[in-house]
Amino acid sequence: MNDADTADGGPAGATASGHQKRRARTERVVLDTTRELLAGSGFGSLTIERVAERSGVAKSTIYRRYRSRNDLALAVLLDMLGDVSTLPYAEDSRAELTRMVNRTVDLMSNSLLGRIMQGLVSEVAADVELAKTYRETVVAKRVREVTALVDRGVERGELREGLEPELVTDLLLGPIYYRLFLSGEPMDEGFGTRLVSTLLPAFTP
Amino acid sequence: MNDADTADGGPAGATASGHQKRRARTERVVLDTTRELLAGSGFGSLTIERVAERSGVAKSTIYRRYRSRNDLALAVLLDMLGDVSTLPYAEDSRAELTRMVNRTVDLMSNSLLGRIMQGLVSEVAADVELAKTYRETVVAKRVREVTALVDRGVERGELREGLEPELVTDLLLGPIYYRLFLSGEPMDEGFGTRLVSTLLPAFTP
Amino acid sequence: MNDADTADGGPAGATASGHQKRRARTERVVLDTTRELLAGSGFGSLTIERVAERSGVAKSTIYRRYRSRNDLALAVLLDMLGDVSTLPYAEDSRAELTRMVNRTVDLMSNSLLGRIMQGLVSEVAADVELAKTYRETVVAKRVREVTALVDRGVERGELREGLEPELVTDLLLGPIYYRLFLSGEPMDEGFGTRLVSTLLPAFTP
Amino acid sequence: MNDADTADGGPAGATASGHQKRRARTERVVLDTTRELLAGSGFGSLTIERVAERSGVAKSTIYRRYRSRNDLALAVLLDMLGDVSTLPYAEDSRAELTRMVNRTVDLMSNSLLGRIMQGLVSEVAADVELAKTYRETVVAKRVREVTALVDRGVERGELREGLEPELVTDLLLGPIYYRLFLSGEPMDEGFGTRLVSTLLPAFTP
DNA sequence: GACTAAGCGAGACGGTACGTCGCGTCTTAAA
DNA sequence: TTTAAGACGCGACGTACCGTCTCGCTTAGTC
Repeated sequence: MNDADTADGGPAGATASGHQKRRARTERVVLDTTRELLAGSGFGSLTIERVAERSGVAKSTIYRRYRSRNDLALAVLLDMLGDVSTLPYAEDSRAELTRMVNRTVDLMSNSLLGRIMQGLVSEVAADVELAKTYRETVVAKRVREVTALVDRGVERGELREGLEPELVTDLLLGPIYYRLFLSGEPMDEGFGTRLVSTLLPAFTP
Repeated sequence: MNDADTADGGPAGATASGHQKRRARTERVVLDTTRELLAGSGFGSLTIERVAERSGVAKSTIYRRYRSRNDLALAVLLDMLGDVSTLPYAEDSRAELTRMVNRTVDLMSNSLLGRIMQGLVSEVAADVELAKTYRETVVAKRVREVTALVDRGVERGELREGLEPELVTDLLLGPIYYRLFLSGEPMDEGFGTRLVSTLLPAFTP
Repeated sequence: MNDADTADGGPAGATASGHQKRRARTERVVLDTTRELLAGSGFGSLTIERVAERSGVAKSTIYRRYRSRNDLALAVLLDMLGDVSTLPYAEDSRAELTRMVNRTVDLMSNSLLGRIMQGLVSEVAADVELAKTYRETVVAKRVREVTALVDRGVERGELREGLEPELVTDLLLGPIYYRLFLSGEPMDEGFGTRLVSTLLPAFTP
Repeated sequence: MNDADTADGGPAGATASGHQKRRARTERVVLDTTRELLAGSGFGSLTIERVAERSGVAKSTIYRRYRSRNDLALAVLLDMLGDVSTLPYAEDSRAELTRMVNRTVDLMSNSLLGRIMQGLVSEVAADVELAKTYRETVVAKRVREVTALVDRGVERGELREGLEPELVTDLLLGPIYYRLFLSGEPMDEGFGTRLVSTLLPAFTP
């Protein structure tokens, strides 16, 4: 079949057969409809049946792409995260950390992403396949960002050496998700800032 | 409904009628069966139908007590946590923190509780009722423990003043749950110890 | 124990223990409540559960007397029919027949009895026990009345000899129940009168 | 619902798509199984659950077609009546009437139809929808037959003018159903013949 | 004037069937 | 080739009543 299927950005654009356009259009409609449903009544009432009905795409077509509603929801999540870039570059490490944390706090408390995460977390935690995908894309990306941030800080002499990037990520994001998932404590910008302020002594030389 | 029922501390308290004994026995059987099912094939295949079948308790009886499988799972969780006491008293704050964190790490990675949490977290995050119950029992308890721990530390001069107990709790538990739910990074005793070691400078004067 | 309990018709009437008063009171309450329910939402929603709830009589007490809701409904029916006397005496046979038919038409179309009959007819038709009771009380009574009516008519020379009372009963009542149960054609006084007028030539010498 | 479905005699009628074939096959299996169950243990133990189990057709599929067990039973009844034609043509009116009555007596006392009618009559009497269907198909058909029979009789000078077809139908069928439902008197061929003999003077000029 | 036993209320329970929802598979016909 | 349409088997849902059972309280009439 067509290997270029997923990487069709090439110059030989003529290969983009009509079938593929159709595919792409269908995919967009499905993802958008799913996003609307998630925004509307939450993850609990996300149903392949409903997505099919509202989008006009046949159920069987959806199943051809996504093996389950979790798969579909994860696709939406990744689709949304595709737009997100954390860009934490700033004058000093405290600013970078604050920016990164506040960015995440904002995403999780004010956008649809928070609700999706709440609905999806159990599936990610339990479903091995989903977990793998999530880790390879989202988690790994975050760790890379933090690694870069730490490296810059160390270079500048603002952060101490020997910090494990994974542990630092845990400390930066763990509290946010803990509030989002379990404690229910409110999250605002003040929270992010206090979090970094409290943590900083643990990271400085 | 039966206020006099539970608050029968009065002199005529011996009235623990046969109905209540039966209730209690039934409840035990249901909780135990549910626990077994959760241990066996995970939260995803927890089904009221199956609990009924295996326990010999009728479906209707189960529904009389628990409004949904989430409610039931939460009951099991609380039932299990009932046995757990964190008792973090130790010679110094570092030891207390380490003990507390390692205790939680152990619970979450080696006992059934971890799997239950993974399966339940989405429901707790999404269902208002469930969330309320969870917070009022589990979360609040943890915050109380941390508050006491911090107070002791401050008194001894080992911890700095002005620490928010909620934030400290976030920092102690957030990383653990982040690994349990999302990052999938392994957790062992070393992890807990490193976590506390890294954090400690953030808490000391 | 008291064997006379059920067969207390004996002369030693003093055995009518106070317990029986209680029984009687309970029975009245149950029958009345059942009647109300039947009048309210029809036979389909007659439920022992509801009778118990509304009457304040315990379910177990009801079951002690009536083995099923059909039994109960039949009891109500017989209780109501107890009040009914057809008294068809009149100056001539036509008048007697008309009176009897119109009386039945009225009962079936304007009182609660019609609805009860509609709801109960399937049970009477199918349940052997119920059928037996119904026939021995209601049907037999009707046949007796018709027999007397026919005898009088023959004596007066108004009706021909050789009429089978059962067949005459069929012809008088069959059309009424056929409309009540199946055809749904309206029934008013005119119907009864026309019915008798049409039938009369079949009965006269 | 599906008018085009049954009345597809049009020129493009070849469109009996595979879906419809499947539907039809399923419908047959369901109706047959239901008929067997009714024959076996009577209307009281007719259960959608059992029909599904024995027929291999899923419960949901059955519910897609029939809203209740009554609906289903009625469908069976109509299905069976579809085969029945009363064809009362004969040399004279007495013969026609006798043939019609005996035919009905036979159906009701010797075939499954009698039992089904016994079980269904309460539902037909009480459920407005069911009643409508029953009347528009079965009752109306009977009245049409009787109307034709009466017209022929009047033309031949064998029956008097002014007979209401509805009333005549009541008189012919009412007694049969009265015995079937309530009185429990036995029905044989003699019964039908006597019935007509008794009635005839009421219909002749 | 306390005692005894029938009648009763309360209600927990195991069970059956209900009617609904969504799943994931499959077949067909049109684009 | 891909899709829309949709029938289908399936499994679980949560509900409503069923009929049974056990438990103590009430309530007469008896001793």
